[in-house]
Amino acid sequence: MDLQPPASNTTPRRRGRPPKSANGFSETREALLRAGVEVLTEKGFSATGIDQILSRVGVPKGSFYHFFPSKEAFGSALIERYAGYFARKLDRFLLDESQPPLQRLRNFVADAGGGMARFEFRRGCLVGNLGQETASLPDTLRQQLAAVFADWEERVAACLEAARSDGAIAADADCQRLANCFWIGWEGAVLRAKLEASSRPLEVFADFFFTGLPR
Amino acid sequence: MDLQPPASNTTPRRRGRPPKSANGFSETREALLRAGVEVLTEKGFSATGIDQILSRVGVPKGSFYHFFPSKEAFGSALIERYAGYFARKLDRFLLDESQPPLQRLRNFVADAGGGMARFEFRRGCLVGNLGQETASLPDTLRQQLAAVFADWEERVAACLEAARSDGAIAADADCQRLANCFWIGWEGAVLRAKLEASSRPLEVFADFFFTGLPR
DNA sequence: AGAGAAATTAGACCGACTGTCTCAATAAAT
DNA sequence: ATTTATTGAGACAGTCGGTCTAATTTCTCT
Repeated sequence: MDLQPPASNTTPRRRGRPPKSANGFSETREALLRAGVEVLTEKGFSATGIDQILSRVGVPKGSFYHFFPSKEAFGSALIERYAGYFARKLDRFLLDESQPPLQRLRNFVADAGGGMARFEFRRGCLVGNLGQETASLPDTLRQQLAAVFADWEERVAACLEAARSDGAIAADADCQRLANCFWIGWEGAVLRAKLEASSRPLEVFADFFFTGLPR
Repeated sequence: MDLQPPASNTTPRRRGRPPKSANGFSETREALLRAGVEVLTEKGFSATGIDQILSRVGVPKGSFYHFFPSKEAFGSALIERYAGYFARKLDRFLLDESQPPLQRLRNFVADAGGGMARFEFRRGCLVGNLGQETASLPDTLRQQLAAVFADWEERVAACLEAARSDGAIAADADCQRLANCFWIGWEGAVLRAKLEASSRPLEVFADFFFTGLPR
């Protein structure tokens, strides 16, 4: 059903203790994380088996459990990595001083739509995916996910505050709350975009959000 | 981890061909569907094993595969049942002529929040849950889910049109699109409500939706 | 240079569980 | 008496997350 190129063995992988080189960095560990994010953004946590990721990068189980004590810990590392990657991307847009604040957020939205299209709407948001699985997930992951949302919300709120300072939105606008609304709806939009294999839900929601902003 | 009352054997279950009675209706089949909806609204499709449902209602595997040819078919039946149940609930609110149209929608929102609280925010929306799993789901289910959303959207759109006729929202409002927005955001809100174990996201989004409606 | 110690790979292996299927036992309907 | 519907138990092959140990390589310490 879901074939993957089984092992893009760039370096055919050598056993034994590796040369120390750039420290704190493991080629294998990195490959596992990269593949993990890819697969989990598609299928979520419980629908993904460790073996799937292993065979995708051509890494044996021993290596996996050398780097990660459990699937849960792996998931946690994935969330952390994804959150970091995403926060940087967010900042790239939201702190872009060459654009007015609201336009920055619009640019992010447009970019996200393009990103989903690039993977034919099979990949969604890792945090949203795992968030949906709350009930069958260890509680530590749940808290971690909530924290990530709080962080993203902060960044959007800051951007909205900049818009407020510019007079682009009403002076009495509750930016924190609006940022909350944005992410609530956005995750719903990503879900629908996957389901319909279209970026329309993203656009529809974004339009609604921007026109709904208090003036 | 997740203990369930293992077999609430009201009728201790008899083998052999059952008496015909009210036709097209099987006690066992019904129990499986009921339990299926309960569990899948919590954990989704792939995180749920058939055995979980079986032991919950005290039904052997043979019976399951007598009534449903596969897990996929079972899932499909669950969606159908849930969609029907939900459509009736929706109508109960949205066609309530004793209330002005927008208030009907508000009432639905309030009821949904109460419903989620009743199960400590562990259960979400079956359609949303499975929608998230798109990538690891058979395509027939995906289409079925999309159809369900289309149906719900229709019902909300009709309600919004009634509001438009009453002059509660702008005469040039695109009700279909607004209904689309509602469900996009609503599913996101349900997701967040589960994650934060709070009905706040539901309220926050609903407020935003109603104040964002064109006048 | 040599002797450990440490890090990583390799994959067999475990028990539990997955979805599916078979088949006999039973009971009602015909 | 035969057919039909359902139950009950369990076999089946496969997968799951996870453990274990041996093999291999490089590190560090003397």
